[in-house]
Parts: sequence; C-alpha cells; structure tokens
Amino acid sequence: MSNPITFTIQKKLDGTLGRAGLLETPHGTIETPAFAAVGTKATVKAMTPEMLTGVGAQVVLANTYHLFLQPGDEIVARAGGLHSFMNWQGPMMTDSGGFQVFSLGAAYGKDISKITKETDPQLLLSEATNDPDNPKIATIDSDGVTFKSHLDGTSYYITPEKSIDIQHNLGADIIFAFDECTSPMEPIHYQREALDRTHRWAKRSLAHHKSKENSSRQALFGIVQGGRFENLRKESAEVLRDMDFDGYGIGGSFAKEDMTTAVAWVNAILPEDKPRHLLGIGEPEDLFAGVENGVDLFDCVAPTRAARNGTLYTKIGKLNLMNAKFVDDFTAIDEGCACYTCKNYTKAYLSHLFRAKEMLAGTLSSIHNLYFIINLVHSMRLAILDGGFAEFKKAFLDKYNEKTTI
RNA sequence: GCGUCGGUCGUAUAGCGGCAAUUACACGAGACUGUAAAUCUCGCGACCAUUGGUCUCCGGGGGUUCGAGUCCCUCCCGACGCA
Repeated sequence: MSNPITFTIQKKLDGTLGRAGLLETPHGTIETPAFAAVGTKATVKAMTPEMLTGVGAQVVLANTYHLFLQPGDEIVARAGGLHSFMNWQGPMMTDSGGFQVFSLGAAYGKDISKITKETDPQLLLSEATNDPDNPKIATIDSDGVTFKSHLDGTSYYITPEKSIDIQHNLGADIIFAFDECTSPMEPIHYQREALDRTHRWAKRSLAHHKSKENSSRQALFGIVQGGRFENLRKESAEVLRDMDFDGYGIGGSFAKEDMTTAVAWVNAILPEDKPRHLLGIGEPEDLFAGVENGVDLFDCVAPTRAARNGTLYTKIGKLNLMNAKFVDDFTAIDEGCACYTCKNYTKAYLSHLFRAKEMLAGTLSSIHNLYFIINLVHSMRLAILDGGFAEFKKAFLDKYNEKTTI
C-alpha cells in the first residue's frame, strides 16, 4: 500500500531544527514551511477558492466537529468529499475536533484561548471544575467526549473512531487524531491524565484509520500534547514517534512564553523525515519561532478573524482600520504590498466599508491578511533555501515591532 | 384663539420625588493565535482622586420640598384636534 503523502526535505536551516521541504499530497504539493488557510465550515470565511489561490494559499484546513454538525459528514461524502463540495482542488486537512474539546470545554465562557497571557492563579482551574454560570458543552470521559451542539443543544458522543470515520467521509488529504487540547492553566496532575488519554486516543485513531481503505489516500497525523511541562512534552513526542503516523501535529494552548520551548522539545524528538504541523499558531513572531524550531505547517484563524474585525497586518505592525485617523487616509493598507486589496484600494475605502458594515470589508481585508501571513511564511521558506533566514527574520521583526505612529 | 400630548447626553428612547440619569445606535479605544467570532470588552458632562470627591446637568424663568428630570405657575418651541 502506497503512502498517501511524501515529505522531502530540501534544505535545513543550519544550527536550528528548521527546514524547507516539499509535501506531496493526492491533491498537489505543498512547499513548506507553509501556512494553511482555516476554512472551518468548508469555507474560508468571506473568500472564494479563486481568491485563496490568488493569495497564494496552498492548503485549507476544515473542521470535523463543525462539519459533522452542519451539514453532516454524510452530506459532504455524498457531494464527493470536501474538495468537490467546496470547490477547492488543492490539498486539504481536517482538524479532529480535539480543539473543540478545549474551546467548548475548559475554555467555554472563559477568557482563555490558544495563547493565554493571563497567568492569574485564579484561572488555575482544572478541567474538572464546573462553573454553574457557564456550564461547558463538551465533557470528557476516558472513551470520548460528549458535545452538546452549540447550534441546537443536541448531544453527540465523539470517540476517536467516530472522529476518524467523520474525517474519512470528509475526505481531506491529511487528517488528525482525536486529542484533548488542554488549557495552559491545568496543573501537572491533570496534564498527566489528559496526556495519557490523548495517547490512548492516538493509538485508537491510528488503528481505526489503518483498518480502513481510506488510509491509502488520507494521511493521519498524531498530535503531541503535554501542556507546558518538559517531561510530558518529551514523553508525548516519544510515544507518538513510536507509532506509525504519517506526520505530527503539535497541539495544546500555551502561555505566550511557553510555545517556543514546547515546540523545540518536541521537534528534537519527532522523526525528522515526517512533516510537523503546529496547530493554531499564526502571529508573525510565533511563525518565525516555529519555523526555526522545525515546524513545517501552520494554520491559524488570526489573519481571517482579525481581518473581519478590522485589524490588518502590515510590515510595520497591525492597524485597526476602525480608528478615526484612517477615515481620510488615502494610502494603501500596506505600502508596497502586492495583494489585490493593496493594489486597488485605500485605507479610507476599507475604513468606510467597515463603518458601513459592508460585506466587502471582510473580503478585501481577508485577502490582504491571508496574503500577508501566507507570504510571510513563504518568504521564510525562500530565506531558508537561499541561506538568508537570520537576516530576513531580523529585518522583518525589527520593522514589524517598531512602534510607529501613523 | 381654544384644547390635548410632547420637549432628557450626537440621534432615538427610559424615567412618574433621592439621578450624573435607562436602553439602542452613532462615536472613541482595546482585544482577537487547531473559528460558539462580519465578534467581544471598555469608554462616552467636566475637573481632581486610591476606594472616592467636587462642580455643572434633563427647552427658558420662577415656585413647592430636606431633596425636583420628575409636582405647581409661567413663557418659548413642536405635533395633533377643534375653530
């Protein structure tokens, strides 16, 4: 049986874990490092597939939980799979629903997300803690997770096998094992327990996947967890390394300063010849840190969500287009940017679209932000290939972090 | 001319004796990292301050009251009705 994907390292970044490579999938080759556009519900919000291509997107990540609820994986299967359903012919991935274990569980109704700056011990809440004001809608047991649909309240029980079955119906080129994304606030005893569970689920996901014919055309990535703890992260990398996954995801939510170290611990252990995907990471400084530490793939909602909310990336930092000062600023969003939006529109126009609540605001902004982030990661790849990574990183970040008043 | 109902923070509203005063929108700022998100949070009379305080404030003027956006008188303005 042939492998669904092939990963080739083209060049390594000297003195680091970084590398540039080619990841061949049934729907095309991804040049890595690469940034995947997030299309949770089989659409990158506000964008058509043609726009995605125009922005340089190579791969789209959709979501198991959301598509299972709506429209249902059976419908997607009858449509011929995600690619034909959403008219995206390039490579695709699906997340397993593991993130929803976190976002609809421990994080539900709370002010914690993928990267948490808060280190307030008040937030040291165990997953087991139940806040009566915000009853979580995902509850974990040793076998799987009960989700109460955020759409209509119906309860569904998702096991590792169920997640794989759904992902087989969805038909992405790369799928992920069902895991538990934990909060960075969890104490070590809970991380230990959750990690053991994630490892059991990884094994079950893999066994179930391998038992199906789909495993010849869909690759399965196992997901490393372990919170902020070095011993757990390393153990997780070792345990998963010894299973026959096609690649690896690095998951968990982090305190800001923990992300880079966790990635470095893990990637020093994971097999070098398999691709690694850092789940849900996407701010420029984090992308540099990921690439240097051996990450090949990223995905993040930040560029598209921020875009819809009026925040645009530029070489000199982020801009909130809702600010009064942009109302009559007739310059491009990001001077010198080659994207469709920057070539054709001004800040004043985008500002007007946002204030007028016109849909095009989200579209034009998403085009720019996705182009910006995808192009940034692509530039990192080129810098690895031509040997100028360190210089590129310094030049970019110096300018990006320079607090300029516009 | 008579009668009725109304005039409150940019706009629209709430308020029926203890109010710097409700709500929405607008406005100002901030947040957003495997999408419960075209969303959310905060601010929106002024000046000090650490909790808090001082002043100004509900069309104008006068009055009743410990206390008035709220009650009374009067004037101005608007809508409607009758002439």
